Order: sequence, then structure tokens, then C-alpha cells
Amino acid sequence: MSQSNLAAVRGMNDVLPAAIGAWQHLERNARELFAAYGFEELRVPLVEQTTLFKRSIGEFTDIVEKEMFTFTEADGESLTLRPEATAGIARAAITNGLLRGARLKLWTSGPMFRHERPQHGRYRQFYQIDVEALGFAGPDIDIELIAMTARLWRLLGISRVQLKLNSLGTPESRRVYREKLVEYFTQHAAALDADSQRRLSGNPLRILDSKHPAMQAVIGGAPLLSAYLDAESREHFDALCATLTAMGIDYVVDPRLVRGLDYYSRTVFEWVTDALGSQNAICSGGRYDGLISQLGGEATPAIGFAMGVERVVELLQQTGQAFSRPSPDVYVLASGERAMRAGLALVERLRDELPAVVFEMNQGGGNFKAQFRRADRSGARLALILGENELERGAAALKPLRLDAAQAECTLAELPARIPAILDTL
RNA sequence: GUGGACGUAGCUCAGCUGGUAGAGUCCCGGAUUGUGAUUCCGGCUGUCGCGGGUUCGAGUCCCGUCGUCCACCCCA
Repeated sequence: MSQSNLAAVRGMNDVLPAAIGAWQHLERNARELFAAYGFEELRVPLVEQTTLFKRSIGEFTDIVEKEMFTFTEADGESLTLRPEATAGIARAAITNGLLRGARLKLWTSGPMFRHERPQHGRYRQFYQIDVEALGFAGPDIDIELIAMTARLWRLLGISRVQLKLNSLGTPESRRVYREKLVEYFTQHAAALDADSQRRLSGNPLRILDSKHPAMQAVIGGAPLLSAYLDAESREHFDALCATLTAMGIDYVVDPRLVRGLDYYSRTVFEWVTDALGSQNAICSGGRYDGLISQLGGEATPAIGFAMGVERVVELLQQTGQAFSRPSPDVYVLASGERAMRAGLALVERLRDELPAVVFEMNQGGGNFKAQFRRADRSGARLALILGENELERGAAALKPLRLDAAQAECTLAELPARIPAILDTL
């Protein structure tokens, strides 16, 4: 990097043309799949009032406590770059009057912002594809969302993934469990690391998915949330599991999967992979039955998930599939300025007459050697050569580039017929 | 936010215990003054991440800083 004073902001990356094919492949597959399942796209702002995220994600979560990009407007209003999409979508549904008992199947995508220490697969500006179903109590919609993501992995050829499931129950049953958990961990406080001791008062459930090796024994002995589930949540979760099994969708129940956002209730799930290092969650979500009423909308059960685009793109790249820019069919060479100008007009006419054929016109001059080299590298099957001599006679030359075949000459008027005919033989 | 490793041409990297930088590749030109592989010949690009210090002299040692990577943490 020769200009160190000119740098991208830490944790915010450029997606270069070499990678964009994989991004578009994922985006196209997701868009078509969601449409097939009856989901509609919406787009919401990147910026919301800070209070929206505090109220929805939770005051005592890591995201709100230390990871938000927040700034103050001239009038004193506090605004925040969205750290996730669900809050904004819930807000949009309420403020646009979309609810009224309606059932909404929505998706969106775009950048999210969290002020974390960057790591492979974890960035300060990162992209999510986000799906939300509002007005559905489940568990049928839970199953459909999970089946849809499983189908997406199949479409993309991604196989190193595993589905983890849990139920967090209702807020009431979780409160009971939380008390038991605090009681247990308080008795074993000496065995907790500093992070976990801090969480004991704020967010004790988060202690459960600590990776600290020395704490695995204490965590293993902790009471399980599943023992405190209320009857309805139990029934909901059992139905979910039974149907997934019947559908042949593999999963593991992870009783210690708790998720980091306060608004989750009942079903939570997470697709993880062992191919990306420690940032191993590629898609996760859950029910948030209480969120919309908590924000002031009419009580609406809901479920959603978010997919980490950079992470899924990397899995896609690991499959070895090629997503390069498609090669043109015909690369057009021209010698000299007159031929170049005539060529530009000619190629526009050919594009009109042969809309299915992709032409790439040589740009930037160069002798024939250089132009043929570019033609070769473009991957085109056929070169259309516009030379001064041929143009004098109203003719042009066509040369196959991918196999050993003779170069042929024809009149300009014959080109619209000859080009597709030759391409068919290549 | 905590701990650790790393940072030399566009890319991949070499540079021993300090003596002001090199290879391959890429790109461009020529051999072939109008024809893409290969080969051969020639050419271009570096504030050695940045700033400061030690030294006669720093890519090399020290400090700071920025960035990347790994683990924790967090999570998509």
C-alpha cells in the first residue's frame, strides 16, 4: 500500500470485481428462492433512532453496550447505524400500518454496522440477507424458514453446515430458569472467568455458550433451559423437531444455544460451519413474538433470520465453483482510427440485429498483436477483425479463437447471418 | 475490549549477525512494420505500512501508531 494516508476505514472492505460474481450468485439465488416461497422485498434505512435498537435488541446486550456506531444530530437526536435488520423492519411494519392482523413475508439485504474488533469473517460493515415473517405463530412457519435455508445451501452447493436448534420458551418461563441459573452460577462463581462473572448480573444465559475451556465443566453441570419450558413452548418445539425429522432435515438440539439479542423467544436456530474458523455462524435467527407489541405495535408473533453474506460467499468460493464474468462471444478488433470508428457503429448495428450475441469491442487501441492477446484473454470464441484493407472492400474477417480453424472473410452485409452460423460450429 | 503473530514492487515472496533493495509473476514493447500459446530479448513500477529513536549508517535493532491475521470476546 503506497498511500498509507489513504485507507479504507478499519473493518470496512471493498468487494472487488474478482469476488462480485460469487456475491451476485448468492444474491440471485436468494432472491429467486424467497420469491418462490412468497416473500417480498422491502428496503429500510441504514440509520434509525438509537432508542429503537436499545428497546429491541436490549440495553444489556454487547451490541447495544459497546458495538453500535452512534452519532448525535445537531438538534441533539441520537442516531445509530443499524447493527441488524429486524428492529428496522419491525419499526417499518408498525409505522407504515402494515400490520392490522396481516401476515407479512418480507426480506431485505444490505450492510450492517457493528464496532467490533475485525477478524476474518467479522467486519465493522458487513452484509446480511434478512428474512422476516410477521403475523405467524408457528411452528409451521418456523419449519418453512428452516427448510428454505436448507434448500438455499443445496442450491449453492454448500455442504459443510450443521443446523442447531433450541427453544428459549416464553419470557415467563425464561425468567424462572434465569433465577435457577443465577443461583447455580453464584454457587460456582469461583470457577467463572471475568467475562462470565460480569454477565452473571446482566445476561446470565450468555455464560452458557462461553468457549472458555476451563469453564466447560461448570457449564456442563448447569441446569438446562429445556427443563423449565412452559407447556406451550414445549409443544411448539416438539412439533418443530418432529416435522424436521419427518422432512429429512438434519439438526442437533443444542440446549445451550441462547443467542445474543433480548427479543428472541421460543424457537432459535443457527446454521454453523467448521470451514470458517471461529466466526462459524452463517445464518441464524429465531422467534420474536413479543417484540412488535413491545415497540408499540399490535401484538404480532414473528420469526426471522439473518445470513452473513461474506461468510456464505466464502463457503461458496470454497466449493471451487467459478463465478467469473462470462466471456463475450465475439471480440472485435480494429486497426487504426478509421476502422475503430467504423467498428463502433458496426458493432452497435450488430448488437441491434443479434441481441443474443455478446460483443466486446477492443478499446484503447493497440496493434494487432496486443488486440489479439486481449481477444484471447477475453475468452471469446470468435474474433471479428476490422482491418483497413478489408474495410476498403466493405469486408471483415472472422477468426475462431478456441480451435484451429481457418480465418474467413465476408462482406459487412453478411455478418449478421455469418456470425451466428459460425458460432454454432464452435 | 484482551492476548499473540505479521506488514518489502499490482500479486507471491527472498533479503544471514545493521552497510541506503532483489527474484518470479503481471503488464508494455520487440524478434513476427496486420494475427492470440510457447520461446528469446528489452522495459516499467518500491517514501521496505506510517512516525520517532539508537547508530557514521536502519528493510534489518528499540518505542509508538495504523492495518491484517489467529485465539478470546461477540455474532451474521
